[in-house]
Amino acid sequence: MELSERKQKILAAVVEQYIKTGEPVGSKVLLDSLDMSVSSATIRNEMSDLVMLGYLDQPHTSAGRVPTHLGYRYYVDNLMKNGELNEETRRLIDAGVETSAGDPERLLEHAGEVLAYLTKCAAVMTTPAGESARIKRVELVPISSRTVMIVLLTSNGILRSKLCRMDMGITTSMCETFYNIADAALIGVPVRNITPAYLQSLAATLGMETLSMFPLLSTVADLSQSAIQSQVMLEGQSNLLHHREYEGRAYELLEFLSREDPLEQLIGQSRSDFEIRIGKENIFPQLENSSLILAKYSIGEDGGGSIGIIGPTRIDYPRLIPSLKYISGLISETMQKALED
Amino acid sequence: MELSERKQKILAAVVEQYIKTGEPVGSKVLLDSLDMSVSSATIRNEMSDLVMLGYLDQPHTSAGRVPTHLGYRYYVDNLMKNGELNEETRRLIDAGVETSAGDPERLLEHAGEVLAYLTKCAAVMTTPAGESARIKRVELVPISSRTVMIVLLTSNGILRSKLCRMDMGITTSMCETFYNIADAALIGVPVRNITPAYLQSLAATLGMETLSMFPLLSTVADLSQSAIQSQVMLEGQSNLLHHREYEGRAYELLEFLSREDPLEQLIGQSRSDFEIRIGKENIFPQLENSSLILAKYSIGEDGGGSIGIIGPTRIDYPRLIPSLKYISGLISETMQKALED
DNA sequence: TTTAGCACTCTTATCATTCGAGTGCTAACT
DNA sequence: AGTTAGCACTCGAATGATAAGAGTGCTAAA
Repeated sequence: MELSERKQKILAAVVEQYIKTGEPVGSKVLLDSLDMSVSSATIRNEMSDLVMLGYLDQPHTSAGRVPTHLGYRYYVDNLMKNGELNEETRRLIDAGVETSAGDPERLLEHAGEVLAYLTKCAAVMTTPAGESARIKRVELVPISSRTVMIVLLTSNGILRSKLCRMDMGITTSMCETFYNIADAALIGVPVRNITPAYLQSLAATLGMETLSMFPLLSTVADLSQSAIQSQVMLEGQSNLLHHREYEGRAYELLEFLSREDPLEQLIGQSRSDFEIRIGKENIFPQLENSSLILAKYSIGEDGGGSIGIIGPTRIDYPRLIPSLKYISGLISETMQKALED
Repeated sequence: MELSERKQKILAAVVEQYIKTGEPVGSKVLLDSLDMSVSSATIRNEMSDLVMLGYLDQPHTSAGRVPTHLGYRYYVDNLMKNGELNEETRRLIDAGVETSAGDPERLLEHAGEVLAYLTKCAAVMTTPAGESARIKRVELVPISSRTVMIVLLTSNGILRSKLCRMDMGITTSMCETFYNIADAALIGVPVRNITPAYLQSLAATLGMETLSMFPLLSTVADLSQSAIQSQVMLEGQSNLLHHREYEGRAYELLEFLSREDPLEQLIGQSRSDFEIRIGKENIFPQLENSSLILAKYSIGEDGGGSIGIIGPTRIDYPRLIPSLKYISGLISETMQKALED
């Protein structure tokens, strides 16, 4: 849909004004902020058209105009000029991220905190996905006579552990057997291949002696399972309460955000490196008044995850997008540096 | 402060009625729920006394009465009869906790979820404190030519890991040296003893060869540090938004809860096994309209942590306390079972 | 000491009124 | 054909008056 230059100018002005004030914007206010040499009546006509086209909405007949999600979309795609990342912000981000290079999860957590602080929105992060990760190491740690802790480490640095309780006492020979099996049939195997079916076939090959191994092996499968699933983290939920648009309606959103499954789904849908989903563009009805901005960070060829912000549709896109892009880039860089060499 | 039996009866009735409805309770309503053979005027007189004594408050001259934090306190200490844990609730708790016996953190998380669901409040949990824990195992896992992951396991089952980046390449001899040091001077040492000072003295004893070990050792110190600190977890924050008393005021509380440090402090203060802090009894002003109910769970002699709920002062104490006690008992039991033998 | 009765207080809901921001339309103008 | 001034109109927000209702405190009698 092509818009005349003047309509574009007006639409941009409405969006920007509304982002700034949160009040429906009328033709008079626009006159000031636009320094065009036209009258308010002309602007009214143009705005009326924009309403027809679906880019603007008016809460009631005698109110100013408010952008629809289509309006925001047009603005974001065609009109918006991304702001510069100011020096102070950059420093803040650097400081937040650099402190915790050693631990991916902590790194993400800190990045989320900074992001939430900067944007006054909620930040979501996913831990690096282990899609193509392989098992790097499996350790057995005796805890008591009948309990061992199994520790699993994957090639992309994910560490998972779980207790496993055995029916009989744990012997060194059992451990040896287990390590043998592990060396032969677990180490180096892609995590996603470690399925119950795989274990079945393993048991068949190895015969009787694996019987006592079964609890251990199935624990390994559990761990593999949980290593694949990238966890979702959330920071700064309470920031959302500051925004007028959620007044009284905050519960639905916060409740939605507090459940991991839908959140995972939400973020998992994304395929591109950078994505903005505005209001009703989101599939989940709980987000129909919110915008999601997602950026991917990457580690090496295959690995990576996402970091993003969730806030009202009336969010300061031009200011926040550069921050998010910078932060995701920095995460990629930092994680890469830690892992590769 | 001794109260006449009738005053006690009235106080109890006011508290219970207010818990049920959230409306200031007047003398008439009390008449019904009290089936005493007195008139409303008598009750009014008594209530007037209770206001003088500080147990009740009235929002304005012609409103009913509302319990003060002293009123709740008197009720909780002297008047309340704990309810029975109903069968369905017990089953729900059992189901929530049993599913994840293998992993202490996950166990707590699930317990918190169930608790939040049952109480419609926020649930807080701390991971088992490692006060007297010892280092059980230290592992070096090469990640790349210059990066190793160090994994620390303590006697109470806490697992921590961190990447450590070295200036020079990692050799097998370095690893051997490290393991030797670890065996000699780390394994079995109480975690809280692993301080920078301890490492200094270690370096002095071992001489030059430890120089290259220093990054590794100080990472071990970091990990020990973080193993000591029991983490605080939070579930069901969004539940709080349901309560009228937080309407419009929710931000302060949620913001407070989202910060780990004060939360840790809050829970750390507790010394007894079971504790109730009502409204202004809390030190933090953000909690002056909230109640905290905390129960300790224990593992063995020394270890343990807390689980509790945070909600409005107008909380259904008699119903929720049994649930909390049951859940904390179950956590103790389950964790114990997993670790000991 | 208790109680009935009653005047009084304060909140809440409702409704009419007003005010003002902003619109849409029309007719005139360039 | 597009633009503009002018004006009637709409709708929400604010204001204020009024009424209803809940609950109290006090007084005088039982």
